Amino acid sequence: MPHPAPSCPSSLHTGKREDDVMHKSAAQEGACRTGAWAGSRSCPPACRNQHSQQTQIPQSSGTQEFSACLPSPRAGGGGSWAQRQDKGKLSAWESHSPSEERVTLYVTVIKGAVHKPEKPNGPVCRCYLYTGLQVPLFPLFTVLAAPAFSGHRTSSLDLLSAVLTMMLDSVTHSTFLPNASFCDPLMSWTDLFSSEEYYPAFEHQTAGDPYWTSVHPEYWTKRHVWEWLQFCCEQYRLDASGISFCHFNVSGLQLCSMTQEEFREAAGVCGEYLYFILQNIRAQGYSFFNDTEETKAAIRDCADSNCLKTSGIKGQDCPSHSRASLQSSHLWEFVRDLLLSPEENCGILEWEDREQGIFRVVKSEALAKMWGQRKKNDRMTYEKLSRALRYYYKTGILERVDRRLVYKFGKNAHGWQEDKL
DNA sequence: AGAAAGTTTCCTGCTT
DNA sequence: CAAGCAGGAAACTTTC
Repeated sequence: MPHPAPSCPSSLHTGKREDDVMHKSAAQEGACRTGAWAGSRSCPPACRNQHSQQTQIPQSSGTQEFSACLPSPRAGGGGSWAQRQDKGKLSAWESHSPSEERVTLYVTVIKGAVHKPEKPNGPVCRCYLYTGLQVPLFPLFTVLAAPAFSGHRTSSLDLLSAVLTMMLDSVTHSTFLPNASFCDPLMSWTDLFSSEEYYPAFEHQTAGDPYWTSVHPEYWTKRHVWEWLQFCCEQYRLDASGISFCHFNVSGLQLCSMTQEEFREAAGVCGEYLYFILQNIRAQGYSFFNDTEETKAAIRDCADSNCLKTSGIKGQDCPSHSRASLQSSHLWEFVRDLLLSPEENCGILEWEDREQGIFRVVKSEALAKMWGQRKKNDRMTYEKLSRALRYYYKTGILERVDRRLVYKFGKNAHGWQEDKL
């Protein structure tokens, strides 16, 4: 890809750019505040109640093996873990079985659900996972914490860790066969965490079972609908927290008969896009996806025409809304989100004065390493990172604190105040 | 294609 | 002396 000739960022030093930054930040802030985080509930009350009654999470799930960060190296059987941050909101974990037959699980944590428990006694962990190449798509499941389980957990991420522990133990103990083209690995999980009524077992995919893109939407199975939904969420970075997946537990024929209003009911603002995408597939076939840029533009137009300024798609212009998943694209947001996420922080940063927004870098090298991982830059150092932080003084994102390793959020930083989260 | 924004890299000088 | 801070300069990457 051709690259523009390097230009001297002279505006950095002129003051003009600072104004621009401030104005843009303010505009973005407004958009973010009303955005994707509002209302993470995605299952209807009846659905949640059912899970509330049925979900039984054993206490002996070994959650202590996880520290604040889920994929910390794990001692004992089951192999080692490595965390990856994939595109968008995807978080991925890899598990290496003792026999070195690699099993890869991709776990998508639906934003919002993990961000904040909706009720003190009932943090909702909604996630769906799909496994690499070896096993078919795993149906989305919903876990509502059992009261006894929620009592001693500090966050729903911990709950998720516990759930994943059991799931992945299931995998590493050969609940399914590595290298099999299909299998039936998930009954134990579904038995534990989901109900047949809401998450019926999919027909197992066989070698002859076509992928959803090779079938007209009207002939999609439920599996195809899920695959399509998953594809849309990832491809267009839809904020899945607003999608009621229960409503999409339908066949292709049923899906195609859903009205735009029903899509909106089922998926909020994302429903508009999903409806738009589906109608385009029905009209144009899968060539609709051929030109990604055109498709994106079309979807943007759809967004504009529907005045959906705070939707999930728009969210990609607003990285700060993805606080819980620490996907912030800007350094200061990354730092802020780290401060606000004890699960991820690992003592790297700590507040000196929470109300004033003063914080201290405790482990400078670890912070640089973490930032480097985020930016896929293994040469990142604290020296370079701190230079970037110092640029924020100009824009009012940070203010100087005349102490080593201590910074303070400035008037143009948002989202760090406790009462404004 | 080109501009803007946001770093990243390198540097010198200074402070703790 | 090492680590960190401050900030100039230029290069680089991504996004629009």
